[in-house]
Amino acid sequence: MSTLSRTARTKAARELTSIFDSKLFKALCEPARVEIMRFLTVEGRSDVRTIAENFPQDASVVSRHLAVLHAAGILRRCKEGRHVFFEVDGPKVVGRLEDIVARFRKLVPLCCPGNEV
Amino acid sequence: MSTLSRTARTKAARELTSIFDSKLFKALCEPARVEIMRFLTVEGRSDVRTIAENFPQDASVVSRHLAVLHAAGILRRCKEGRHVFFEVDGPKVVGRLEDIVARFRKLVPLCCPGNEV
DNA sequence: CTCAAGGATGCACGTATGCGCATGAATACA
DNA sequence: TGTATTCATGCGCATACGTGCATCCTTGAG
Repeated sequence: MSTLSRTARTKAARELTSIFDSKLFKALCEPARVEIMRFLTVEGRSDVRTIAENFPQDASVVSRHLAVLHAAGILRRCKEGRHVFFEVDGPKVVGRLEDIVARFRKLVPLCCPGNEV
Repeated sequence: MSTLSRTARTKAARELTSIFDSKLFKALCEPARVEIMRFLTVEGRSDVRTIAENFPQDASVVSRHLAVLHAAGILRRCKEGRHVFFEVDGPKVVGRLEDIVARFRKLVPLCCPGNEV
């Protein structure tokens, strides 16, 4: 175990919940949503109809997936007239993933003493 | 858009599926499993019974969650007599998260030209 | 002003999954 | 060798969620 006290370890580990219990992970769990991300990566900024035309699911389903990805901070949304355009916010996602890694790395000495990676 | 051809972008973006469609993310989606990770981080290597005693769920449920975390490569499992001990494989998780970030960062120039983070 | 198009939302359905209970397999102890 | 303990697994139940259909709201076109 670590040389830290139990209370210190408990306090530090409490951060695990805020690290992993995020909408980011839940959004990326669904394969259909990852496919939508892939489409937007290839095609770039696109409106809902264009995206939906490239998927077997109903347009309403795609609309819901886009809403989830947007709520998770993965996509940027821009309404222009009747059209709603979405695009992947790459730098933001990279930043959040880096933050997750950095925060989790600090907890490794707790769970795995002698492995301060 | 990128200066790469469509086929080149399509090929590169195909990696998104292998990056995010992993058991790692699915395992970390469930709050109960994250809580088990947190417990193991604080308490260190523990057997199933000890872990289950600290959670409201039935011991069988905890056993299943541990199996999922183990299958995802998050926990290390060690059987000693009747007892089965689990511990967080911190360095391994950090390595996989870093790999995810590194691979996704390479895709940012595709989805967000001019933002090579 | 009327109407069509894009997108979001309510509803119902099927599947997936977390959950608890009961049971079975493996192992230590008397 | 018989019994108790530890853990895993089969089963049924309840909830969450992805999906499709129908509908409503907003907005541009005529």
